[in-house]
Amino acid sequence: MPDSADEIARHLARNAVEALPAGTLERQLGEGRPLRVKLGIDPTAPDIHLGHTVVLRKLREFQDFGHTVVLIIGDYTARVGDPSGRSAMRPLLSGEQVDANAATFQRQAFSVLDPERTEVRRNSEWLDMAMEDLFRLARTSTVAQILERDDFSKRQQAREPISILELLYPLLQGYDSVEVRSDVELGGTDQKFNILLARDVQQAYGVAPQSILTMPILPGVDGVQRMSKSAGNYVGVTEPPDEVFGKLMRVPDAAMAAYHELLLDEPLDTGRPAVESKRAMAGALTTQFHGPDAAREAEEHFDRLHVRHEAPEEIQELDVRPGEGGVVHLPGLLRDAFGISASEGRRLLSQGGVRLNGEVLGDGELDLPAARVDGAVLQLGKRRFRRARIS
RNA sequence: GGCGGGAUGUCCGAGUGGUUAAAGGAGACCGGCUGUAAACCGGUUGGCUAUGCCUACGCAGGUUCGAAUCCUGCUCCCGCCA
Repeated sequence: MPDSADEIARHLARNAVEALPAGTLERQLGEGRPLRVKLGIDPTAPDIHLGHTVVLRKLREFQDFGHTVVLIIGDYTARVGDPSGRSAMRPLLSGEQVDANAATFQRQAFSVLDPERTEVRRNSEWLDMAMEDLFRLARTSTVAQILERDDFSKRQQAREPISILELLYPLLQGYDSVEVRSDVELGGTDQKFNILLARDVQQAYGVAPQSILTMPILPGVDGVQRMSKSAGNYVGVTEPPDEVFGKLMRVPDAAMAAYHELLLDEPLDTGRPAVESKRAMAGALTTQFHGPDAAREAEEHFDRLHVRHEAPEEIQELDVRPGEGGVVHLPGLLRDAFGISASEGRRLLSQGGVRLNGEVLGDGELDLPAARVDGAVLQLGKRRFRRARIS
């Protein structure tokens, strides 16, 4: 392990996009005291996904060098909604929802962080402030300064609405840094503006300004957009092993390098066949969150379903009630089995997307005798299965 | 406060009285090819036991044989002026 401040700084800044202001982190490390490293997360969605873990893993490295992580659960700011990278206003969340999310979030963050060296704070502790205090905070920056931010100026140009509440958001986040006396703040590159602005806010309150470290944004499993719950391209850390493994196998090759560097801390071996690297990566990450046994089973499950194209070991059962004359109406069956509409079921039937015991069903026969359906495996597309049981 | 522009399906976006369940694109889904990758090709994409019926173009009314399209009121958004 490196020991000089410079070496440690270089180690910690590995994979980071920027460490600002230049040389500051080195100087701070040189002081030899445990640094307070801040990360703020708004619990707008309940689950932590791999995208979050990029920054969490970096925090963990700080911890391993003896520094303290201050994890701020933005239970108060979540009600404002960070407009970063957004082209529209976020919907407001209810207090209860935020609370529930915050609890899960915190628990999940410890799948990466060391609880012994983590201080968890909620920003409702200090942001629920008097109007007078808000005035003081609001004076620390100007409209022009805030509008500098990329997404604000874009929205401004596109004539899209920006609420004053949103304008206030960066200041609130900055005030968190004042309260927790952060020495360093981490965030994705999309957070650069907010984190930098926090320095100004800290100085306005007579607190030493933090240094900042921005991390690359992990692409989602679509390989295009950033990983996020709303884009539906995420892998949650609490998802079942089969899901984790399966989703990771779907990551496009182009995103593999990013996944290797940011999640496994190793460069992608370009000489190795892509499938092999992908399998290894899916296995390693599944192991990280579920252990080696679960990872092995997940891989086995994957092979069974997708390489050998067999039905899974366990298939969820579905109670079927036959209609008049003991026939089962297929569109209705598909609706009950897979949560699609009956009309959609008809379309899929006509496209050959539905199988019964491995046999493709045509759209010629929409009704089947109950006896033929009982105990049979109904398959939709390549990976959705149900076993029918006549009740 | 005054004037003007706008709101269309998951999203973007065409459509200004009649084959318009609504062009086109994106996304998603099914199929083909494959490595459940990408790219590519074909198809589908409101609901409904369905040669038909119902619901849909911000909301509520109205005109008309017929309205996403015309009229009135309302809500929300954007811009300009003050």
